[in-house]
Amino acid sequence: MALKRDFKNIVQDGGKVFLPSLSVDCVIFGFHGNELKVLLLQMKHAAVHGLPGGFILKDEPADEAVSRVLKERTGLDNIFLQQFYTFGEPLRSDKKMHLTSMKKEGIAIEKGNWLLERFVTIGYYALVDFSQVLPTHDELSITCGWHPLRPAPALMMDHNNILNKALETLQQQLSYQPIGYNLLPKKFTMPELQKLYETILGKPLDRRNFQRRILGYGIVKKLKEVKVGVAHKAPFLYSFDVKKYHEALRIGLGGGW
Amino acid sequence: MALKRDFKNIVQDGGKVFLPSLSVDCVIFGFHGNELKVLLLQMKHAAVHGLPGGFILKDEPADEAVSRVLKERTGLDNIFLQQFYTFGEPLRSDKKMHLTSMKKEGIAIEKGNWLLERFVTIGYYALVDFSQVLPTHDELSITCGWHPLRPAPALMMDHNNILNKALETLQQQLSYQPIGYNLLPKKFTMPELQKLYETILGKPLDRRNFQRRILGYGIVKKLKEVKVGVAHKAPFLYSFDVKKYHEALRIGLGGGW
DNA sequence: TATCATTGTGTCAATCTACCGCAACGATAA
DNA sequence: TTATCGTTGCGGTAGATTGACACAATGATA
Repeated sequence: MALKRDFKNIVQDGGKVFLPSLSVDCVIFGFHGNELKVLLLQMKHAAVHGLPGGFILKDEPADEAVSRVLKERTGLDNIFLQQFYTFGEPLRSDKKMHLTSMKKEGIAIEKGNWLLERFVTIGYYALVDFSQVLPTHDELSITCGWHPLRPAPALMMDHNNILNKALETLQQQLSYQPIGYNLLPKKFTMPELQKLYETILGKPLDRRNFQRRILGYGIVKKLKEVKVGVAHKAPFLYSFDVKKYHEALRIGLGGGW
Repeated sequence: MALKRDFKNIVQDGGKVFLPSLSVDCVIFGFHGNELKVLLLQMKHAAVHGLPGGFILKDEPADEAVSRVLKERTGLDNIFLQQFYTFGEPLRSDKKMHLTSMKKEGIAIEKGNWLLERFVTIGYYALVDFSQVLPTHDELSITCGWHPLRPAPALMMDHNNILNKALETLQQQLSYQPIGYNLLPKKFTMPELQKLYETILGKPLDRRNFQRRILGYGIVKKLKEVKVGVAHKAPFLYSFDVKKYHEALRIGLGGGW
């Protein structure tokens, strides 16, 4: 029971190694079966799910703390990460829930324990290649897996709120930033890219105009191959022009003024 | 010396009333003389300026902490506030600076004092009506006043970084959100609104196209008055259609997909 | 009364968007 | 083997939007 021992340490000594009153939570988006999915933990002691999250080591950058959590839950390094909001409501965390969990875990937790304080959480979203992820649950959960976004399952505390805000941010960023490099495999088809956009936005787009616009941005290159082993007409494969993609990330797609 | 006594209390007992390791910093934008300005404190013990900031009470929403700080520095309530980023680098705060300040203030500060810990800061920007602000400095500064953005003065710690990020966010938001209601007086002219946009973006816009676009959004109403006492042709006055303005804040200006 | 800076307004061409059509293709069914 | 069918590649048009531009009206100042 290494997990349990680890966790006991966190409960009892976390106050010494982590920044107090601060946590990070992560909305991990993946794309599969023409659907946008989110990686969730099935909690052990309540019939709810939760976002992967964790704490920040005393001398660790917040971004790195998130990378650490992400590595633990997905097995991946170098994930595309975007901080989107910090949730600072006093009543957002649920002390009672923690108390109950600890009790059921058989871990002593005293009044004044650092975990019973109010927590402000920094929200990040991550975009990952679905097929590369190896979901791994943590000490307080029994499974880790992909879930649909519409409708999203019931989440603990204010996690539904966090999830919604993440999605909203993602949708807005779609207007002035390229997206897809982190969600799709190296080679992809135009219909796949379109489906991704459609799923994030939750509405259909015109095939031809979509292609015109995307190609106009110059962030994807048409390859000389077509997708094989597919029913119907074989679509061409594309890949991102990494240089132009990153330039577009920097200066935007020119939608504004 | 009420200020000093207050501050001594904060140094010595702040750890009991504030959330540890967390602060808020605020970039307050105002518009005056066809320029975008930012409200800065001139620090007492170093030849630098600083952003107004503060700490979060143990049971206070983060947003409210910012409102409190804003009220103290500007005298204003109900300011437009937007959280834009949380800065979580371990080395962003400067312990030595605090030590020096306290020493020069003649306030005892021991090793292990809560102010010497690492701080993560939540960045907000505020848009205010320049003419309504009564700048008021705090215990660690000697003046509070408006400063130009280009170039911005040298700021302490990572405050230049925070300021830049705020401006960048503001520029992006301009593309898909209405702006101006909080920066301009109730009645304003079209050229004034345009100058505001131009200043934020840092580039000139076409007069006629600007007007067409703004009117197209339907967020401003033309009044039946013209500005009086001005040289040259008197421009019409406009005011925001508050209802449509807020609707546009909610659903955006429709620039995207 | 003339001058001048600034504002209000209209127009045209280029571009973009919504919408539609059809041939090519390849797996599947007959 | 051939016909069918769903999907893709490619193209085009009418209408709306955007960008570039010119000129008359106004009112303080010279």
